[in-house]
Amino acid sequence: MSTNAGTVRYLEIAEALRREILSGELPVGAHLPSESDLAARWSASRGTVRQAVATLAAEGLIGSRQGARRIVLRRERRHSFGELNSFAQWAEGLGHRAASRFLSRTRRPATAEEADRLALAPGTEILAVLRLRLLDGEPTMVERTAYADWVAAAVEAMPVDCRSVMDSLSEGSGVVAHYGEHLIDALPAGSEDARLLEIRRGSPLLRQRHVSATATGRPIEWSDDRYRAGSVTFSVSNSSVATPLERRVGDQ
Amino acid sequence: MSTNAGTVRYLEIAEALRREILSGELPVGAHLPSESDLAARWSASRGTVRQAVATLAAEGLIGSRQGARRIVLRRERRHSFGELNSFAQWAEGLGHRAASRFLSRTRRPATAEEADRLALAPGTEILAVLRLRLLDGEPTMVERTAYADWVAAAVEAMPVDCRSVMDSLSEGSGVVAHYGEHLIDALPAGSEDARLLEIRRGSPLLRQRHVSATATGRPIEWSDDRYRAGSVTFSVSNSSVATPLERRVGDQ
DNA sequence: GGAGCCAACTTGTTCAGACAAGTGAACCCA
DNA sequence: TGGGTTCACTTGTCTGAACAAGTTGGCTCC
Repeated sequence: MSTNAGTVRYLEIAEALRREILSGELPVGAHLPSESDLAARWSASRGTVRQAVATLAAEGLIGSRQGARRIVLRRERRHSFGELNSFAQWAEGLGHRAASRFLSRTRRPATAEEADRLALAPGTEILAVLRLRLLDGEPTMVERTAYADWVAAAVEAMPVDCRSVMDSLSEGSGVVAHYGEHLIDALPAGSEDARLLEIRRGSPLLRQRHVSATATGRPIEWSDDRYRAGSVTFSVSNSSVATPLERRVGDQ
Repeated sequence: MSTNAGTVRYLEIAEALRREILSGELPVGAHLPSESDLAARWSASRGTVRQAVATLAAEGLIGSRQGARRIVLRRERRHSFGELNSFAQWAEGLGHRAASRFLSRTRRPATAEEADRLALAPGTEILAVLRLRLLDGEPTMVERTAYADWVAAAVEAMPVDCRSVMDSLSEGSGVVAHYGEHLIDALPAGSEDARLLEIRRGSPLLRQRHVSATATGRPIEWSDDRYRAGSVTFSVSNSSVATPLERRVGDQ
């Protein structure tokens, strides 16, 4: 996105407005200039301006109703897709030190759920990885990931203290994640969780299960990440026109 | 949305495509017809078709890359904003029985955080509500909500077993929620939580704190909802062009 | 002063056309 | 057979125009 912000007109306009909101020049509750104002100011068509404000609306920064001027809703930047999918990238963007270790990497046939999530034939051999993540030296998250067969070799070849598997996959094999789906719930720590995170068995954990897929929709990994309670919070904003979040009945 | 699906062209097209995906007629991984195909088939302009597919992309149902045909990513409906904001509406949409009781309703000055979240002057009197929610007769969620002063009277007047505060507010006072922000984390059950949910103290809870606001961005309520572990899962999908989910460092 | 109406303004929807940029498959050539 | 090139196709970006629909503030009238 930032690479195009200088050449693509609507991203340029969106970035300028975003800066005004983040800087406080357009405070929360303020009205944005009208579309025709912006169109004149940037000498762009109204369609291009609408695309710019639609971008900000999708980020949850502004809201709109037919007939009334757009208003500023929040004043917080949203993290990028890469930062959500990469623990290391996210932590470093916030100025924290991130470290991690592969505790085990073994090949085994996929379970029924893994095969389903990874869109593989039942019993296909996947790479199962157990990994401990540290934030500023503190054990923060236990990650259990199943990598699809076609990336298994690349992941096996990575060093034990590899900072970001997704970054390495992207650089080494050109495999880039474009889509993700996340399931978030809470559960008590099992004995392995407790030992690794240095907490008592049964302590609350925040679990984020997610599948990452390429631009063609091919699943890359299916992961079960368990965070120590209090270490992270997930945040999502929605509106009557865009509801990215969904609540489901228990699904263990 | 469904009210306009018959009259607004792009929603009509989006709804038809959504049905084809949900029914499996367009299976996961399949290519959508090209924009010009769809435009011809519906005798609409390409712009209108693009708005239709943008709707589905925002729902996470389809993905797209420049130059290549769009592909089907998932086959699940996304729930509406109302269903996310209203526990009762959500449960009933899934065929579950929802019940609830006000355990207490008291007026008191807002705490610093409540005043901030509700955009009120510090110390403004709010209505603090404690509520227990049952799903199919099982105690499932404890809700602690602070209602802004300007809706307090309406909420106080509601019956003790009111099914949905937001629905009643909408019908009685014309106050409708348009925007929401949600913070999701895990924490151990306190003694009050444990007693109400009939679990042991320290058991894992999934917490969803959220603020709801009107179409003009005016906050209505700030709520702390605690779900028994295993009873619900939150789900969110994202892509490199749209990232509604954000991860934050601990924030108790 | 208060209720209701109206007109200017603003966002929502739709159209038709144009060019840029990326994809994928057929094709050719070594 | 393998590798590169070309080309039709598809999505991305942008324009200018028109009308529909909802909001807001000011005005009139009582």
